[in-house]
Amino acid sequence: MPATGVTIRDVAARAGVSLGTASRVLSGNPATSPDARTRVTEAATALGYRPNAQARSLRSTRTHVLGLLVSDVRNPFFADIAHAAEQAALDADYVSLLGNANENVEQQDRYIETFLTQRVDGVVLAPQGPSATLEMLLTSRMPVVFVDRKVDGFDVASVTTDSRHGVDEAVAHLVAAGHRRIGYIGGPQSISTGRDRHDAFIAALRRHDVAVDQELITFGDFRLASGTEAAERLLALSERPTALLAADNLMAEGALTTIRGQGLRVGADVEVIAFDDIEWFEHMDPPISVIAQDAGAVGRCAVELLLRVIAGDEPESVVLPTKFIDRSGASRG
Amino acid sequence: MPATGVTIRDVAARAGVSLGTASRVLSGNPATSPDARTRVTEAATALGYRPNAQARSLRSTRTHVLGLLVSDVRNPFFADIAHAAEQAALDADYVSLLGNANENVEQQDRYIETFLTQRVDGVVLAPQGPSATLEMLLTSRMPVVFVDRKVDGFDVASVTTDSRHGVDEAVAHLVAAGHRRIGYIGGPQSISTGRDRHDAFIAALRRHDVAVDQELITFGDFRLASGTEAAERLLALSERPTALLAADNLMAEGALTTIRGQGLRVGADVEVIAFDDIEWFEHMDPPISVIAQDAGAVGRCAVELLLRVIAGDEPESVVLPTKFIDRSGASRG
DNA sequence: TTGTAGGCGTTATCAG
DNA sequence: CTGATAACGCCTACAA
Repeated sequence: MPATGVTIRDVAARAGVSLGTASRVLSGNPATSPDARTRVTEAATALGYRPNAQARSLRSTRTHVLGLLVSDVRNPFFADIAHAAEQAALDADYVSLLGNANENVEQQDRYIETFLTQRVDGVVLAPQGPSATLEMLLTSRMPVVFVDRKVDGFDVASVTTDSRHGVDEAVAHLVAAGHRRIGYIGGPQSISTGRDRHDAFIAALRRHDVAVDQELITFGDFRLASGTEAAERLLALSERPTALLAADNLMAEGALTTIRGQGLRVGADVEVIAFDDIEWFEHMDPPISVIAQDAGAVGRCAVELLLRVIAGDEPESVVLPTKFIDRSGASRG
Repeated sequence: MPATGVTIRDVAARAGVSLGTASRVLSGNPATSPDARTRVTEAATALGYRPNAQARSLRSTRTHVLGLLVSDVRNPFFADIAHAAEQAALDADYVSLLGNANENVEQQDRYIETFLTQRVDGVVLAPQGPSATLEMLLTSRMPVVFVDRKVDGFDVASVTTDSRHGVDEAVAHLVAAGHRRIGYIGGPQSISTGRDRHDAFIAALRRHDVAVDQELITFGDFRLASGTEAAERLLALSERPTALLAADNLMAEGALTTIRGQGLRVGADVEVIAFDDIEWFEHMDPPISVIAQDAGAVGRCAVELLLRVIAGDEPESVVLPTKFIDRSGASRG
């Protein structure tokens, strides 16, 4: 029983009914006789009939496909989002086209084009930055929800997290532990997440009466290598910072490597706090304290919003909280 | 310039040519006059025309979509595969529908059904196990390539890795370092990867004249919790193993947590070797030695094979090598 | 309740 | 080289 090539006509023929009747039965139209129902369904399973989604959506103008465009699924944070979004989509009978933009506007644009020609029903997008293509997408009536980041000047429903609470707690914790020189490894200021976290950090320093020292503020690109480099610069300062705060998990990972490479002990010599509660941080030695955001919730929520946009709603953007998770006490079992 | 609703007829009308000519120009058919070419392309961009992939593939019976079904993108190993596969697909002008089976045959089957009705051009699949649906997929003429795992009795092109070399090197390393009691945390024996790695481990022990002690052999389900449990059992043995070998990265992570939770030092008290070269292992303290397989190569290769199957080829299955990466010297900087 | 027919947007065939 | 025209597989008025 091959699943390809057999059309609804074949089913109708085998069931001895017309094409219309077969279609009605298969699409659950109540205007069908019990007799027709049994004969058609029987014929369908016998032939291994499988509706052609292309043909169906050509008529209905709905594909039941969502586009999911993230930076890179190899980043555990986005992997969590992608997994949650995919599962939420599946629950609502949607499948997800996955795109990795690789922190690259051109690949983002390529996928936007593709999603458009594929006629996906909506797009969940972690924008890499503004572009003519992105602008075109947003003016195209295509339902879109931003995740993780926003882009200035684009009025789109989004799911983001509020860095302030988590960052403030983290800084409070460090200050309470006696830290005064806290190195910051930030993300690109062209990305909203990068800006927000930086602003939250500065605000927290002020709130806790710590002088803002520009030489302690560095910026990377949210990728690993930039974290190792930033940490190298920070640790080379004449007066070394006693703690490091990294604006995402990858740069934190890079910083950890630098610290260890220089023979320093994480926790004892240099405290480290990372954004993103990646599973691995908890299982490292010592465990790494984090500013946690619930990536799964972010992904699920994004799909929820998107489904509402698709339904014609205009949902409010959602801002999920962050919280500081202190693991400094749990060090070296 | 909305990107939706405008069809090729509109383009033709605006360009003052027939529908056929517009189609030919837009699909690069050489049988077109320069004049027609310029007018049509101009009209197309002016109107923001975007071909409808549904309609196109309804005619051409090719969707330029691949199905990519893995266990869970949150597992870094599969994230690497998914990323590489997606990029390779993109290079060949395909997009990828992502499915997470969650180590669950029913979700696997659900996605198989979906891929079929979506008429994807081919499927890259990390099979969760045999099922009637999987069998149906394989008899359906749908091009399929297995990644990472195989299923007995199914003759499908696959990309897997050969555990033997890496495992043998790892065991050799341990034996040379004086280890005789090596605990093994294996995967499910229902999955080919689980079986192969177990067999490779036993063979390696024999080859290196180490007695096979069944109490040192445990099995998990390739997920984290099962790794912590297995490690607990192993470390509770009256004569504790001095080294642990885990058959995937998640179970290794669990084992590491157990070891540390018991106040033992990784490396010094219990040596740990993990399958899968996850980035984090390299940056842990101490770095974890691994039996590495190139997940990116696996993903790329799978798509390559799949494209050849789609093209009508019958490519040979590919077995990529594994290799042991010793990081024990690099401990505690 | 059922059958027939038109059309969704494309591509491909066939005359001109 | 171009213009009609017929599918592709499905859904859905419209008639019967």
